[in-house]
Amino acid sequence: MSPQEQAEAGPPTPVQSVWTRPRAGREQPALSRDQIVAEALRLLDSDGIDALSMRKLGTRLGAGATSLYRHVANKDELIELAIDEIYGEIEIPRSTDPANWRMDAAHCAQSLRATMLRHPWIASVLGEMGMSYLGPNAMRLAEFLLALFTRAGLPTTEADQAASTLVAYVTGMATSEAAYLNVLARSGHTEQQYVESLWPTAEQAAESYPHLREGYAEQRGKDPRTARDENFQYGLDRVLDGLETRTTH
Amino acid sequence: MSPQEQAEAGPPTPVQSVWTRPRAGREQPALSRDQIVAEALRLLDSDGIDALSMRKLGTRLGAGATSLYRHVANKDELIELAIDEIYGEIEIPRSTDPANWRMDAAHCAQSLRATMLRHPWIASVLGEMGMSYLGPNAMRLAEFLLALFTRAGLPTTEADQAASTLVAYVTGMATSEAAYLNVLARSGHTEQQYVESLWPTAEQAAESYPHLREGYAEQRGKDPRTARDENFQYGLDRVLDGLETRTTH
DNA sequence: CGACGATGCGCACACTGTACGCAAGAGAGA
DNA sequence: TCTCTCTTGCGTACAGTGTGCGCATCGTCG
Repeated sequence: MSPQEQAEAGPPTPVQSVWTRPRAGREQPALSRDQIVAEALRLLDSDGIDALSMRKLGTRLGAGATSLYRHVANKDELIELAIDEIYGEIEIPRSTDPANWRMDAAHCAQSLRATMLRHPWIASVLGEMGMSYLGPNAMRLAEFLLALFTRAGLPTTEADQAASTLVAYVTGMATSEAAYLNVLARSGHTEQQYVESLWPTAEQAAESYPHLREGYAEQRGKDPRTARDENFQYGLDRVLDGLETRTTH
Repeated sequence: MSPQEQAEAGPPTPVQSVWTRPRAGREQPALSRDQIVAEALRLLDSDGIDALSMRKLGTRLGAGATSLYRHVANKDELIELAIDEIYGEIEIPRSTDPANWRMDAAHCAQSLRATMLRHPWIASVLGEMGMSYLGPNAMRLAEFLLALFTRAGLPTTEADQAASTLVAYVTGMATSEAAYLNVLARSGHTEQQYVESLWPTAEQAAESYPHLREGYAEQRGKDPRTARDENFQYGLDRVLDGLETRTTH
């Protein structure tokens, strides 16, 4: 402000007043990897995968976009961290009674689905992230399922296959649901409204497919949300039925 | 060419020689939606999802990037078309013998998996494309499975659930495999080499998980490709076992 | 005090999807 | 044959994207 300060700066260096010169001291809270991942998760959950850009994330943290790269190698790695963070939300029963294996597996499966549906953007990235299963939380889940099927009487190799089967079913189902929730969110309507507005298109597309038409008609009256829940439960029961034929209870 | 032509053009319009003036006649083969989708598929299959850009696709077709928008609403729609094109490759048995339902379903499931693994980029987009199941080829598959389970003795609603279950398992398994194939392709190694180079990392990550460690050790010697095939087959058999408990053969 | 490693950030580059408006062709009607 | 419309291609432009690089500044240690 004072003329003296400006005079001190002198011509050699470009004029810098107190206002243009960066303020002394670092007043932003320091960035940390955890903080970055947490904010990325908030952004992803509220606005979806397309809304996540390094610049926007930086702004939210009161930082420049490229500052994030001091804590995270690149955007893909950031997403992998976010994915594993989510895996940490999955409830893992701590029962060890082999007799309960089916209940425990079901509980775990349901929690996995619920977690994915709480963060539907995950469906958009599961197919590109090859290494996400190396994260600590993903491994925790894998270890639990492996132990569970081992206790249920399966040899190591088969326990691994059984766990893969269960996880494949749940992620397959939840991925398709999450994709649907993603476009639903973009539409801005409630699920009821959205389904209603989709009927004409769907019925026209199914015109020449008799079984599909009948299937649509059957689902017409139901609440879509509970229908999804029931469909998931049905398939889960069948998968567990199939696995049960191989266990020694 | 002739001086007269240039003279005729006159000063009002800017000077245009034969070299600057666009050549007469439209010599590029006209673009068509099918042609665009076909070329997009080639690009996707050879270089993956990240390689697909409108500019690159346009160049490949000897056209400008924005020309494509005359035939396709936007990039997402283009991808949806490509997806349904792929669904068309899935083999659908034309048997109608209810007694063969299990064989037919297995054949269809295997073909679905093989198709997805032939086009592994599909894993990256399945989670974002909510409407892909409205494409004609996707509906053809759905109709077939619905008919199959209906013939096997399930009521309409349950046949729908059974079909969803089967498809969820297959897509779940194939998505994770395809994701793996994607990073494998980016690595530039063979599957053997890649797996070998991954062992140390994986073993270190699994350090404190005894069951996982044992599972890894068990798989160590196997050929990864056939191991994947066997894992898929195992889960498929279990899912079909589960569904079989509900059919009237 | 001076040196150093860690951290934040501005700039720049190459690239993306796509809205817009112009121009040139084909086809139709006079 | 001339004109008028409709379709199609394309050049330009805009608002973004991820991220490599080098500089400025910090807290900390000697």
